[in-house]
Amino acid sequence: MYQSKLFYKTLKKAPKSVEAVSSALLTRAGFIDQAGAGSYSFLPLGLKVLKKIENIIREEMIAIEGQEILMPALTPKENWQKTGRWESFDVLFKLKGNNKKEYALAPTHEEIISPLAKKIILSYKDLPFYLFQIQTKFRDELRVKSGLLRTREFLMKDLYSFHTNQRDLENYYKKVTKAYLNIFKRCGIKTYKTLASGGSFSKYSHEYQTIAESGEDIIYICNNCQLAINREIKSGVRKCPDCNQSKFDKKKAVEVGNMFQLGDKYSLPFELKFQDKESKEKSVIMGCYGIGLGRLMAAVVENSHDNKGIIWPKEVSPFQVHLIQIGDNRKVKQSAQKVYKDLQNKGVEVLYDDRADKAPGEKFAEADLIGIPIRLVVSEKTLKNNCVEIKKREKTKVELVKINRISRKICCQKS
RNA sequence: CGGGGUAUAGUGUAAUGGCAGCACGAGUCCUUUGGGAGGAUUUAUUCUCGGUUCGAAUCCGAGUACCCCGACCA
Repeated sequence: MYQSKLFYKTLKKAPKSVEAVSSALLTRAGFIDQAGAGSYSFLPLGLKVLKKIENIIREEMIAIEGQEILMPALTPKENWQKTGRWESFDVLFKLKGNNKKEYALAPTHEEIISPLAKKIILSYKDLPFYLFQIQTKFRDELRVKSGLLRTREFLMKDLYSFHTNQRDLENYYKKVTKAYLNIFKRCGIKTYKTLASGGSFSKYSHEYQTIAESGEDIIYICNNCQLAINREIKSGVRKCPDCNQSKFDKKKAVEVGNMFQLGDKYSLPFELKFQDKESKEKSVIMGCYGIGLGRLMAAVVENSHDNKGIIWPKEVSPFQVHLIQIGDNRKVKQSAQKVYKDLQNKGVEVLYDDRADKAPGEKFAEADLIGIPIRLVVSEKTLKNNCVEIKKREKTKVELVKINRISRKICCQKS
C-alpha cells in the first residue's frame, strides 16, 4: 500500500474528549473515527487489524471444530419474550417496524440459535456440535466508556456448544479455554483466566482479563497459580479455589472474553430436546463463549505502546513492514520501489511511505505512532553502501542490510 | 438513570461584555530531505434556538452533543 494513497490522517494531539490511552492512540494514528458516543468507524488501518484478529479467532474456532454461521442482528420480539429477556435484558435495543411489529437488535444470540438448533437436533446422534459467528452486536449501554472498550455496537465472536450431558460440556469448555489462550497469545497480550459471576446465565463464569489502566474491572490474581478472581465475587472468596493459597495481586483489567456453562437454561424455553440411547427425551446442554473484537483490539494497544505510539504485535499489525523512502531523487525512488515490489512478491504486507513532500522527522514520527513492527529506510545514505536500514519498532538499534538480501531477511524473520 | 463538566478553524488552545487571535495541520508557490524543517500567502456562521445589552465567544434560559464519576453490565 502506498502511504500517499492511504485514507488516514494522523494527529499530533488527541481530541480532548478522548481519554483512554488506546482510543487516543488509535484515533491519533488514523485507525478509528468516532461517529458518536459508543460508535466508531474503522478506517483502513483499523479494519486491517480487526480482520487479522477476526482471522486468528476464526482459525482457533475451526481448530476446535467450530462451524461458522451468520445469524441476523434484527430479531423478532417473540423469541425474547419466550425467555423473558424482552423485559429483563435492560440494554436491549428495541425498535418498531411497519405494521407496529417489534424487533430487538440482538445483543447476543441464544434466542436465535436455540430455535435454529432445535430444527437439527432429534437424536443423541446429532450431538455434540459447535457453532460460531463473528457478527455485530447491539447493546444500549447506559453509559459508554473509554473508546472501543465499551461501545453500543461492536463486533463479537459468539460460539455456542450443544451437548448431551454436563460432562461433555465441561470437556469442551476446557478445549475452548485452550483456544482462547491461543487467541490472546497470538494477539500478543497476556490474559488471566478469571472466575466471575455468571450474571443471568449461571452461578459462575470464566472471563479472560488483561491488565490495563483503562480497564473497568478489578481482578485479584493468585500469586501462586495465576488464576484471577473478579472483584464482583471476591468478597465471598478468601482462598484461591484452584490452589488454596491466599495471596493476591489487585489489578485493573479489561475483559476480552468470557465463557458460560448454560446448562438447560435456554433448552427449556425453546424445548431443545433429544432422544438418548434408551429413547428417552432429554434436554440439550449448552455453553456459550464470547470475545469482543474491537475491545480486544483496544486491549492490545493498552498493553503494547510507548510514548511515541502503538507497538503492534506481529500477528495483528495492519502491515508487516513499514518501508520509508527518504529523499526523492531517482535512485532512491527506484531502489525503494524495488524493495517494495520484492517484498510484495514474497507475500509480505508493506506500507510504503512514498511521500516526497514530507520531512524525514515527520515520517519517522508517524511510523512510530502507527506502530508497524519492522521499519525499513531507503535513503541516499543507506544506498551509499547499497543497503537498506532495518529497525524493530520496540528497539532503538538500527542495522544495515544489503538491498538484495532484505526480502529474504524479512521472510526469515516472519517464520 | 443520578451527579459533575465541556462546547471557538481539521486538531490543540487564547480572547475584563468592546477588531475572533496563536500553534500545528491543510491549499498554492519557493526552499529543504535522517526525528513532526524554513519563508510567502490562503484557510471561522465561536454547537443550536431564544433572552439581556448600544454592543455577547463571554451574562441568562432552553435544547443538543460529547466527556468524566457513580449505578448498571454476558
